[in-house]
Amino acid sequence: MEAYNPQELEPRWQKAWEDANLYATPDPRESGKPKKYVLEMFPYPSGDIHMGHVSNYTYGDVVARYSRMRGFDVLHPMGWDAFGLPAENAAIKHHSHPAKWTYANIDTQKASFKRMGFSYDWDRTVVACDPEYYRWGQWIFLKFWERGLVERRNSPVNWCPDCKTVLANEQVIEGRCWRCDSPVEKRDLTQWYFKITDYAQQLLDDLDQLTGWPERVKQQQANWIGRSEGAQVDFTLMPAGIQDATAEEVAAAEGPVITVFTTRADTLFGCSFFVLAPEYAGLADLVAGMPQEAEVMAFADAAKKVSAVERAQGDRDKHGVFTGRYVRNPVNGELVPVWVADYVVADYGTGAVMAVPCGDQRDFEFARKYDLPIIPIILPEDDPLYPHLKDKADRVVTSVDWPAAYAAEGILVQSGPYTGMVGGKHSPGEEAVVSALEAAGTGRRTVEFRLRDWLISRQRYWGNPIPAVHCEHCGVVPVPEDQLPVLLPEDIDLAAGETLATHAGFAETACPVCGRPARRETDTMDTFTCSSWYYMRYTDPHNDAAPFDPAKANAWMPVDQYIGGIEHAILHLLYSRFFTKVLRDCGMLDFDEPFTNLLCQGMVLDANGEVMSKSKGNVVSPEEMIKGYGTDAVRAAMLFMGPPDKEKLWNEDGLAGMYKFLSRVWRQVADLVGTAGDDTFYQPGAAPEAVQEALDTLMRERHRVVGKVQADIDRNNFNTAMAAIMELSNAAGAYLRTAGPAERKASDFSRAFDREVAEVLVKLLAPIAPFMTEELWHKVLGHDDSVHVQLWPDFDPAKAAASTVELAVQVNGKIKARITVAADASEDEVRAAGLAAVVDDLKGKDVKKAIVVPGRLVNVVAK
RNA sequence: GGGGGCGUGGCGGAAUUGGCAGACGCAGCGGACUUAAAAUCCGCCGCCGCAAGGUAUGUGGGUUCGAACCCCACCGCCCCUACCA
Repeated sequence: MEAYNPQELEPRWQKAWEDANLYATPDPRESGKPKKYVLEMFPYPSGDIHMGHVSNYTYGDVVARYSRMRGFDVLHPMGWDAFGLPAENAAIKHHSHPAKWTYANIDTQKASFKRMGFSYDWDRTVVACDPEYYRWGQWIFLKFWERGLVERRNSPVNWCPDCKTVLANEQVIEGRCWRCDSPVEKRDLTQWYFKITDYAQQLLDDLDQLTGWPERVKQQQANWIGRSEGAQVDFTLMPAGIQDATAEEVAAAEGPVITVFTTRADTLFGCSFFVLAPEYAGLADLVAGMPQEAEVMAFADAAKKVSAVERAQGDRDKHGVFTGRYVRNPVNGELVPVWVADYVVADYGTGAVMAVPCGDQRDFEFARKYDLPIIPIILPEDDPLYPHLKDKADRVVTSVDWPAAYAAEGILVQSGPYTGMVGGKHSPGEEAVVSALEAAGTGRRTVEFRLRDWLISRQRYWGNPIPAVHCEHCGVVPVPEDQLPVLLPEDIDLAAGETLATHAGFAETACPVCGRPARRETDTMDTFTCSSWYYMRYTDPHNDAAPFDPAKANAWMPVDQYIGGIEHAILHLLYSRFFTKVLRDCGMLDFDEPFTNLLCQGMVLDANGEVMSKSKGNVVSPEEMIKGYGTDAVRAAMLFMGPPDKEKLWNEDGLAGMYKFLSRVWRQVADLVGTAGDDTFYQPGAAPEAVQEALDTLMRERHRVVGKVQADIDRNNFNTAMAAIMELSNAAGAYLRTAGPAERKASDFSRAFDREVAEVLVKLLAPIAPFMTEELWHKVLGHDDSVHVQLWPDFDPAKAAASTVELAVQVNGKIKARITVAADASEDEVRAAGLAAVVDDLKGKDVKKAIVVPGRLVNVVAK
């Protein structure tokens, strides 16, 4: 047997598998086998692959290969998320076309994936910038439009000055662009939206279905959707100068309604001021002609210019200015001064809030700063003020000097008819106030979501064109289905600053409704629209009549195991869930959620726990690692490094150790099989005692380890699966050592069993180290077909059990002795043996009881 | 501020979810083979102790026959989110 030489055998098998089309996808509707759709998030073709790709795709490949061996029909495809800004930037830099850069990188990555031995069905590749794919993205856009889920509207949006495009809310991280980290600006622009908020409740509710998702991802999505139950309360804007009016005049005054959203309607009696966001739409009208007009408008303009980054990082100091106007509080008719302040966000609720400084910390800080009253209307019972205000329905204390607001549950005081009730979020007090408001017509129960509609238009070339036409006569109209795809023009000089909007020819078109000259929409769609449905296209990638055949999609979907980075906890995963629900409502899918089980892999860091980056010069190249140790060792080392969802500190020592382990298995398999001549079966008792014992141990390990590896891979515990395989190898080593070649050859005890162990070892490693095991399977074990089409080895739990077990004997929880008992000994026998083993420790003590934990220990309780 | 998670040898990590803490590996130490080295193989390897033994899962309490695991408080670290009314 030759030495293990991955550099020689790996490329050879890579080619053989490709020639044999070994990983072609079967059709589960024909085979009758259960299906398993194993999917890893498709990569962005930014260059060659890095260690993060190695880890992510190795996990997926192990699951896919293992699932095939377990008898599943497996769909395991790969493609590229190929639209996006980096390609455009590269094109500008190199005076080239984004497609050139993109496809060159795809070729590079594809070659690397093949070298990694990933078992993809390359016939099902989806490339997002291919018109054969993106035309169906446009088609889906039209379906959304038909269903009223597409909207074009003007509002303040996030603008990245560096990427020169708008961004979705989800793409702004701490006030910065998710891609280039530039501070994001607010601009008023007319943009295209997908109305994901129509699905907010479903997206929240259906999280409960996702039992195979990490809790933290579900929690993040729930927080992002941000459901909040509360009430709208109508305040009436009073005519200017109302502050000089009598109480009767105030009560009779009329004016427009300004509605606020609140979760604490119970605190309405403590409302001492009222705040509008600087962006509040009616602000200019509200202060028009007032002495404060100039000051207010100047303040609002300045506040709007404060960047999101400053807001996120700044000192949180709140600023505001009085408008000179008042609103009337619907519960008590009081006049409440209206302020404008920068701590109220424009696009949540109504952009106006009632301020209750005694119950809300933000309002409290603002009141302190501008010397506004802090009316105590809710107190804990142990508050020193409570005895004084208890049962006082009318206001006797107008302001307090607290250190902070009291936001928790408490007893309402100075609150008219609600005095004495329990107040707080979802409290009886809140219920009562909202009911009264509803009866009076000045308020209503409502639910607010934090989730905003998905802004999908981008002012960039390298994306999927929005299929719409602007016609002077017909308005904005969709491009008819039979005119799809709207193709990206290839002749564009991005380096010269050309865009779709300035491109000669692209925008010129005829209105599909009236036929008159019209202008084509020149925005493209967010790349996240491409990644929101690619996994469905894989089920039917060559369909030229529809994005996919629903029958095929429903046969393969949902994805059984999805694997990717945690950075998509909100973005991609939320959008994909949204797309799935809409396509379901279009009648194209018969399930609610696209991804049944989700594995979020942890980052691969360098040996010091630092993120790998070019600037730090600590990037580990997969190619170098493969050159040194072979693909199989790289894959196995990655799996063995730790739990897949945790961070992994890559160090080459571990890789070298794995190479040694694979080499040892290589030799062991040859050693074992070198003695296997005929089909003589293992005969208990036929071997000399020591050999027999080693053989018995090995046989138990063979069964135990198969069960363990299976259970571990089923739970994605690849690291412990790897450890278990090492244990089997260690047992095989001990056996081979005990029974030397001559001894084993001469005896009739176990040649068939030697071979069985060799095959089990090879099969257990096959999903992890596909190349080496294939070589062994053919060259050493003498098979003609591939190890990767074999069934997973069986195991018998009964054969994994030893005839005797060692138990610990504790006295009062401390281990004092060990006993060996028959595995099938009764509880009484075990108890007796345990007590006998610790008689010395029990001298002078009174035995209360002895607890027997079968297979584990005996604990004697004694005083 | 809100939410989630984590804390175990020199290191990566195990512990079937309340039952012998440290599996498996890396590093280290000792040995065999070798003229020598590499490779390979064997043994040791939490801490204190010559040993018997004691003591150990961030700290302090609690529940339990029994706690790395459950509860309370504290300390430390990581991630997400953020003036969301």
